[in-house]
Amino acid sequence: MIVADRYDPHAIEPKWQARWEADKLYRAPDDDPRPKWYELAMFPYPSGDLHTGHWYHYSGADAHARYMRMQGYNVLYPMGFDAFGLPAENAAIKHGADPAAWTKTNIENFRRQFKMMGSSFDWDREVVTSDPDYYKWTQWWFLQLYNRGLAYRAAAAANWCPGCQTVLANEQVVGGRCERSDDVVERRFLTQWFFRLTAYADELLEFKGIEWPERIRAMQTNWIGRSEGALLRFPVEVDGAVEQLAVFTTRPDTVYGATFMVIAPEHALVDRITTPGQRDAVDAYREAASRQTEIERMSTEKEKTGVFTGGYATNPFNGARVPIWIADYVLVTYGTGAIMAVPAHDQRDFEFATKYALDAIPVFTHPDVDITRPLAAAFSDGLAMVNSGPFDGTPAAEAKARVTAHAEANGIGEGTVNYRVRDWLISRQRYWGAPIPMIHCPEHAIVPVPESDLPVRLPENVTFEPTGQSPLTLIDEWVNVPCPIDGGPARRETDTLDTFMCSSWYQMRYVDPHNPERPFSQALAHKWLPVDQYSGGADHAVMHLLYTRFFWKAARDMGLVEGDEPMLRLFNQGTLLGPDGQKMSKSRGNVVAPDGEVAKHGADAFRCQLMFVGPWDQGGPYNPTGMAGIVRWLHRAWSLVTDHVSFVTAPDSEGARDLRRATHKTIREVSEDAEQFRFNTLISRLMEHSSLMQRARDAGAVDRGAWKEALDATILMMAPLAPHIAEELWARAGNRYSVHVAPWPSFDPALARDEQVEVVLQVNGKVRDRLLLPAEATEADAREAALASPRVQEWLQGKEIRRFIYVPGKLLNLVVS
RNA sequence: GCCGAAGUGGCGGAAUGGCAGACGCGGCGGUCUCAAACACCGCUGGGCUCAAACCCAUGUGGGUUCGAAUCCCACCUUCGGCACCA
Repeated sequence: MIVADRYDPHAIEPKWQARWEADKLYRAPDDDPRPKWYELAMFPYPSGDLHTGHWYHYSGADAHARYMRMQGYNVLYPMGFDAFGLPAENAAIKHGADPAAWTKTNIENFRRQFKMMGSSFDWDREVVTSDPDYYKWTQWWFLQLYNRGLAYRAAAAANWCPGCQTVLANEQVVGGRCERSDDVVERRFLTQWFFRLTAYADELLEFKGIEWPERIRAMQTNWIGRSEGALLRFPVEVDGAVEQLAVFTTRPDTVYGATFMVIAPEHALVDRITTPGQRDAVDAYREAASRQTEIERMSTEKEKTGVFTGGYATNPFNGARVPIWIADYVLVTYGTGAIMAVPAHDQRDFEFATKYALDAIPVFTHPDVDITRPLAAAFSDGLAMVNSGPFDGTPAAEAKARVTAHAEANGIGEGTVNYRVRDWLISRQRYWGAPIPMIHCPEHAIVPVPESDLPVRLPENVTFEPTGQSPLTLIDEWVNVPCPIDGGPARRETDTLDTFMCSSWYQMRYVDPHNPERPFSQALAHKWLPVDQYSGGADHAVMHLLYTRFFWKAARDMGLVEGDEPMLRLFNQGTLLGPDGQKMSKSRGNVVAPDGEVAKHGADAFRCQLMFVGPWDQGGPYNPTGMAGIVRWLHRAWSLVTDHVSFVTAPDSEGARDLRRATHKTIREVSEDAEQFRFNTLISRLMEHSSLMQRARDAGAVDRGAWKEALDATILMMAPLAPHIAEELWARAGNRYSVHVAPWPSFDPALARDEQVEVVLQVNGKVRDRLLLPAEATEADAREAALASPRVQEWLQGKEIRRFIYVPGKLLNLVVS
């Protein structure tokens, strides 16, 4: 132990990585009596290198997994690769690479870098979503959802990304642009495959029994956008017959104020109600609307425009004749694509009515509004109904219910709930994804591929020319198959599945990753699921994190998993910024390369420095010069083990008691920090304790027992964040391999308690003096000591003490006149 | 506009009703050294031209409280999300 060699991360890190791998130290056995803990970090898309953001995420997740392992849990902490997706295919288009080979190379690189960072994954459970053994089951899931009516094919307005040459789900459109390529998305009417996400919309709002950040829950809740209202039917005369124009409204109580109707330019009724005189204007408006991008059309700054169709509807409540307009502020994709416009009580309708000189009829009274005069703006709240026939005088609080009840009683409409969220569009016109296991037969329409024929393998030797159609359509020998029902000529579905489907169930596959018979066994699912702790970026709030909840609920209803939610606790790490406080990007030149930092200081130092930046959920700027402090600390910890210490045996000495108190306090605080992912303060407490130990050592002989306790505790508490140096020091301190399966140190509250406490003396809330009192001192003792303090006495001159406020062991406030 | 998070030294941050600025970086001074450092020690919010004492200070303005960075109200700023959703 006297070997005073210096801390050299490059000597010890590869050594222990090899040892851990050879020993399968981090394997999670299925047959283990300890309580289970499923720690999951979102798996990466394997592109290029593990970047600093990956390190930031996985350093924290790994530290928590290690902490739980030391707490005595049988920790399942797996890793895999979300390997289907566009970058591989784009590399194929650009450089002629084979997507499978390109992906394989990247995965190997990622795996190497994961090992270099000293992560504690159970690699025996690795899954790769582009592997046929995995996507066989992704296809299987599709068939199960199809069989349960949760997958269907339909024509709808879809988001088309011209850059990616495929449709996208709504969740993948951010501000009118493609989430991946940033191209402006176009709207196309296409027949596509969907998952019936809306079937679970209400349950997805519940978040039953899970601890997820408020931010994510709010984003999902807003995205789902539940609104209660009513569906009302307005009769319309079309070609001599009466049809119903259905509108969704959250304000059925304003129906008497409906002075016109607005339907989306794409609404199916437009052609049939347009009168010959309005035909040219309507056609021109529709043409113009169709040419707009989603971004242009979504702009709220834009002045509202529209055209009268010449058609009229009848208000079913009062028989009023109501003109029907088309306008692009009404979206064909929401509600029924048609609204009743109530200018008096809806600002958008008010603006439209003002522009086109349409009437506004107030149907509520309002204390601040004179409704007998023309309105300056719409007002949404009111006191009681007015201008509403038999409903006049109805208080606002009862208005909606009464109007809705009337509609239902008369067959005019009914109360309903509408959602902003739409079904999940899952088909993609791309190659590098799991083929949708369906066959189109001229005789039998759509026929599922029999489960025994799975997987439907991706063909090789494909030409990757972006045509707007899946490259699979060009491969005749793949496309042409016999119909599973009658063996007649049929064609495969050529679209592939959205890669978010692969990641919707991967946490299930980890529990039984090599099962050739089923996606996973019930027994193992029951043992390991759900995930106890999940971590990943908040950018997946309404994509992956919503989809996997939907998927789980469907799986639950199939009897495959138990419980209502897939991940009990979620933690979102923040975004690590460049040293300049800006988002890291090549163009800004502020990218921190992990390999460089590791080459300079080692993986342990880099991990610690990343976690020392600030609270993990907050992210923040990376400080490369701050690395010096971490490196200094690691050297100090090293020297505590390797430098000479003079020992005595004096367990009752003040020095021994002080050291033990510091050790036990540190254990208490570090444990709390580890539970709550507060790695920055965890490190600062360990730094403080290392410095204290060093001072104790340099001050003279220390008690052998107290020193050994302090040293072992320090090494154990370093292990989650700095696994290599901890393992090395653990061995050098004469302990048994491995520190990473050693029990986390426990603290003794009696030993952590202070013998003396410093009590702050305040006069009228201002600090005037401090006292050192025995920990067991009473309030009376504190008062007596305070009154004896000369400093306090000065401030009491000529004053009368009115009150004493005493916070035991902390503070005494004297309130004076 | 709506929803969410946040504003504290030169910098990252700590303290969530009780000593504001832990820990670290940077800076200043010193020790060791031929010289240095990833070594060690000390100082480091502002004012009062040393110090002590005192005063001021946690985005701004009010309030609650014996006591507020922390709770409440109003406002300003920044970041993230949604955005004509009827």
